[in-house]
Amino acid sequence: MSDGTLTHTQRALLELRQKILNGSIPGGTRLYEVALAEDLQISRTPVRAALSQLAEEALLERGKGGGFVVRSFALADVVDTIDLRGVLEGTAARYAAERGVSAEGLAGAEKALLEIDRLLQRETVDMDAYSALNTQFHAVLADLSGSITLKREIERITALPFASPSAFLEDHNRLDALARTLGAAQAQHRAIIEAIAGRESGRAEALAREHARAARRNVEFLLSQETVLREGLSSLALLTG
Amino acid sequence: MSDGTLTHTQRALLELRQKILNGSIPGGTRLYEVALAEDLQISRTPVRAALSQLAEEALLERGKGGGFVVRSFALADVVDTIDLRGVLEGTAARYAAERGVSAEGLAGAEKALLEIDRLLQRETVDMDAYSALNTQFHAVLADLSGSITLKREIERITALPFASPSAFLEDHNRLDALARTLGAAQAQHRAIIEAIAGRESGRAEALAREHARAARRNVEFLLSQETVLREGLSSLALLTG
DNA sequence: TCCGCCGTAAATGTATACATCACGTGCAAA
DNA sequence: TTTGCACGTGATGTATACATTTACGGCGGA
Repeated sequence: MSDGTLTHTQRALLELRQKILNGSIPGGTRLYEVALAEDLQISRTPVRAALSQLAEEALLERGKGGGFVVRSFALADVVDTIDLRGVLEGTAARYAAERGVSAEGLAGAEKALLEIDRLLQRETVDMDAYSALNTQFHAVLADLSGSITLKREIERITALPFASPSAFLEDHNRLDALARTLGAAQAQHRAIIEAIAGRESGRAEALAREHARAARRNVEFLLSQETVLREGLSSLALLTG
Repeated sequence: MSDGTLTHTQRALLELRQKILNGSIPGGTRLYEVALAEDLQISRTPVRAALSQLAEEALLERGKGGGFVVRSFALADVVDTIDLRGVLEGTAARYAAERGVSAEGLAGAEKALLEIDRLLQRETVDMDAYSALNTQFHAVLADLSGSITLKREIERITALPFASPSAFLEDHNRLDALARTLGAAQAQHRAIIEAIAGRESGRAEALAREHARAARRNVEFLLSQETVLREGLSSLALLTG
């Protein structure tokens, strides 16, 4: 199993997660073990295992008398969740500033910033690479907080596709606007780290909150476009309503 | 099953949760399905089901190659988690103030406050009843936020025994100090609702944060006592270190 | 001595048969 | 017509046998 093979549970987990995230299985749908087992050509046992893991990821919720239901996310939930990420990352930044960070921690953050800089200097930005670096920077920020509980909750929120710090980036169709967005985001990144290094806790918290707010504006802009243009928004495929 | 009977899964869930919370199974312990199944006199299937639910509750974490490990909570984690509850409840209070609450919502909060008042007027306070009402008030507050995501995260954090709004109340040994604590808490409750009703979002957020801070002080006080006096702290039984 | 291979044991992964529960449906009686 | 019960269907709950994986230790050879 250390080779390319996956366990049936893992395969079921991947397939079901994919189907939920891309909207193939809409919110509110009740998932039946037998049907899924037949569909995936496996027995009920690994299906159950996969379902319970998806419940841990907050993509499913347990129904009344057993069973699982796909969670519904309305537009308001998306906005609230992004704001919640801002609150949590703001708290992480504040903790980092208040409690102080190690030289290595700060160096890790600076390194991430420099790598993003290097990427943004290019003519055309490799969005996959940017997403990875951006996600990494946010992970470092959560680490700098020094709070395991907080880091875990940030990871949890961030696992939702529309609340990820790198959500919606590939959905941009106007490249000039995207370039400006990325440049502004990077400026905020740098300011947050600067505030942390300078022990300016209030500024660090406010900046991190505002940084998430930019992501929120991005969503609201994308959703304000014509219906046709919204079709391909991969991060929002699981929305209901 | 709607009668007094529980499924084996439910029984296993209750017993395991209890053992983790009271420290019978210390943090870091790996749980083996076969051993637990023999211990509980059931098969592995319901044991697995119970374990995955405990993982959802954040009491267990999944090990590397499958399997579950009891989560370890250090003192610093407890304090951080209580503060995080303050941050989240503060956000809930701020949202409620910013967005406004319905008349019914406000009435529900006032009703909870009055019931707590009535309880506190008595000579000796029924702590179980107080805990229930206090928990209910905090649930109402989370509701007033109008954010499903936020409410869910508050519920999640609050499910940890040491981060519950009613944690440590029964652990108090000095009754006069306890009475003062409860009175002060109720004053904060009232101020929070007053701020929400008056749309004072900044005040509402700060008050809710400070309200959790009082819980944090309470923990720190209890833990500063002699070792002998700390033995019975039921909410802290699962601490490691 | 050290490295690597193989075998064994103990763990999780999986399939399947059966038990039990929940809910709807239809019939019968008031 | 309405109410309530009985029953069937389809779902989850449970036990168990077997498969597969992994970790570890001993043994052999370099």
